[in-house]
Amino acid sequence: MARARISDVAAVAGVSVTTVSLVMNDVESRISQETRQRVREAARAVGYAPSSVARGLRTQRTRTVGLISDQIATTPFAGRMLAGAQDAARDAGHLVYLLDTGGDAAIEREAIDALTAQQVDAMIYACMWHRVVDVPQGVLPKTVLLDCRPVNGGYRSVVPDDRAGGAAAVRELVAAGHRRIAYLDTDDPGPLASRLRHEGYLEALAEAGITADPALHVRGETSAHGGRAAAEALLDLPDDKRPTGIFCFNDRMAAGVYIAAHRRGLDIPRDLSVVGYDDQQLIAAEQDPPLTTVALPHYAMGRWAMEVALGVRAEGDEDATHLMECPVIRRDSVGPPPAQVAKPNRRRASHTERPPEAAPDR
Amino acid sequence: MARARISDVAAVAGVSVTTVSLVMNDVESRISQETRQRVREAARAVGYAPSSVARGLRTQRTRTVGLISDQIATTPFAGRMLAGAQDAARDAGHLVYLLDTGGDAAIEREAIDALTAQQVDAMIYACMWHRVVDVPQGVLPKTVLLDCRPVNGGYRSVVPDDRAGGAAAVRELVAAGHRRIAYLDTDDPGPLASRLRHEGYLEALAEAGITADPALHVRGETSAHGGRAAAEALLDLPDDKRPTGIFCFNDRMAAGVYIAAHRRGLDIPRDLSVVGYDDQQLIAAEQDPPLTTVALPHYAMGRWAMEVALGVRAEGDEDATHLMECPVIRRDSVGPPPAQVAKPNRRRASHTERPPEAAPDR
DNA sequence: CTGAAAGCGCTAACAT
DNA sequence: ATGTTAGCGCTTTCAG
Repeated sequence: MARARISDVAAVAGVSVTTVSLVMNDVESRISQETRQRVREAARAVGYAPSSVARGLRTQRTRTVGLISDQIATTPFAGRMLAGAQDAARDAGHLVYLLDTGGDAAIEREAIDALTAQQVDAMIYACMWHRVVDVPQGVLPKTVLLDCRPVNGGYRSVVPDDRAGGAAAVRELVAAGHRRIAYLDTDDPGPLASRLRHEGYLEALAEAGITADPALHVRGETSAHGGRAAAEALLDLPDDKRPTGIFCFNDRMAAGVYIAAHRRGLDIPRDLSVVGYDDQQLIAAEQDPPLTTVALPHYAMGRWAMEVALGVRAEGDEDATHLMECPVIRRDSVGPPPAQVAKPNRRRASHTERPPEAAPDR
Repeated sequence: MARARISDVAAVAGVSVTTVSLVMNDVESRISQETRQRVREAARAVGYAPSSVARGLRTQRTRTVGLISDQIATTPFAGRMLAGAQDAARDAGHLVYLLDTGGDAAIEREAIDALTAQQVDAMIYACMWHRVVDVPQGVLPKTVLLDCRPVNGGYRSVVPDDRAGGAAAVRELVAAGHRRIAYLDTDDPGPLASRLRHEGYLEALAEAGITADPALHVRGETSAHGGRAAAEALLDLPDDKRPTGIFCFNDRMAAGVYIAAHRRGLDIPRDLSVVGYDDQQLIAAEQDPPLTTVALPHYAMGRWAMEVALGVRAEGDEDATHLMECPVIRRDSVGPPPAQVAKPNRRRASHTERPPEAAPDR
């Protein structure tokens, strides 16, 4: 059975197609209650659903949005962002095309062309990490950027407020009484997040009247392994220099700090406090003890981007970056600093070699 | 400037719209090389791109696919699956609509209606965990299921071969010489994976001539915490009963086994071998030592589903479930069993209480 | 080898 | 309060 058309409904209801169109689109004007009813029933009877394609051709508005992203595959954050965008689109009666380019410029071009051909009403250009991008030619002029900012302005964008997030993280430590606080940073200069969180770190230190010790700003590979290595170095510092609290660039690196601490018999948070960033469920919540961290507002950013792209949310400035707050998630990895710094084993830590005999249970 | 139409190109090239259409669509027939050239140039000159909407209305084929999923947000697997589907769609010149329902039936209905109105050429119904679903009314008859199977047949579907995967995992342990192998299962009976992996476990044991010990099939909450608790119980078994290898339902639980083992001073893989499942990058690869696990072929499944949905891959049977192989990823958590079972500390393990003083570095 | 014209299903200006 | 009708931009017969 072929799809019912508007004329079928009109015939069954004994009215014109105009009338059907009017009632299907809930146009306020005219049309008596009784007619409306009749049309509704006829539509149901023949199983009518308006064709978005025909409507799109006629109105030149398709009620679709294109979401172009560099990587959905490799990051656990993608989902929350998509979900936020998704939900906002649904609320506004729009459908979203998802286009993943893998960062490939040629594919990006193709994607933009396809979306243009499809006459999407809006576009969102999303990155999976907060960074600066050169927005490709051909995107709709009102495109909004998600989790990235345009290198030369010209677009509205939404990104996490990494500076404030970094400051908030460090304030957790300060509030618990810590004075020697390290920033275990990534060694990858790409993401803006690294620099911004560092600024936040310095800001929170300054407002607490603590002089930042450059020796406490260390870098490592962005992984548990890298975090562990950097933490070892920090824990090898002389007692009076050693940090009592460590703010980590992300949760993965914080997991490395846990490993380093536990291998030395240091208890978290009794002997060492740690704060992460990202609130990666699989990591932060599953640590022992659960990790206090700063959450990236991916869902909210996705929603925001979609709402302004669709004009649901009026955002005055055509060329402004919206900073989204990163809430701190308090769990159990922060406590007061030890009265006297716990004495770690002075032996050079070895990351690979393993002592010949098993240690007794703690 | 308004969008260029086919008639604009025709005017510039001095030909009819028919001719333009023919060359734009690479229709083999007629049209001299010279005319083609002229049309191409005209198209470029006016910046012409065919309207997919108009074409869709005319041809009744939109070159779009709807991908309905229960949850993209909460699982780190979603990305790979979407990427696979995505790539296959692009290869076939299709665009994909992503619709996340959050498992809500009303939203699911809406989604299906919207896709129907949009006249998508195909639909994929995806789950984020291998399970049995009751496919909702209204989906296209040739819809393909991704990572789930239909409760009453009637649809093609693709799921991971969890049985073979479970067997492969256990064979890793058997091949290393283990005889007392535990299966640390989830306590959630929902996913088919639990049952299937258990069957695989039993199968691998049987083929190695090992009698399965029911005491070695334990369950726990599906998390690192649950894995740790279950592992404690296993490690508390008397020496001659204790497993030397543990196959875990997933990587998260395996991470819990690591914690339990390390807290007792047990070295992996020297004192205990462990195999996970899922190959979650953030977990498996970052363990110390890196975890040997079984990968879920999400990308391949996504691709497969899209290819059969689009008819690119001819899959004879209209009503068959395709089993996708789960490759084992060898890392460093499996070794030969200890010559003599390492003696763990006999004291009852406590999961929350913490001894008053830090233990010395191992 | 090329063109004219019908029509996909809908909305909206204009009649009545 | 309701109906007629002209397109939206394209593909595709059917005629030359």
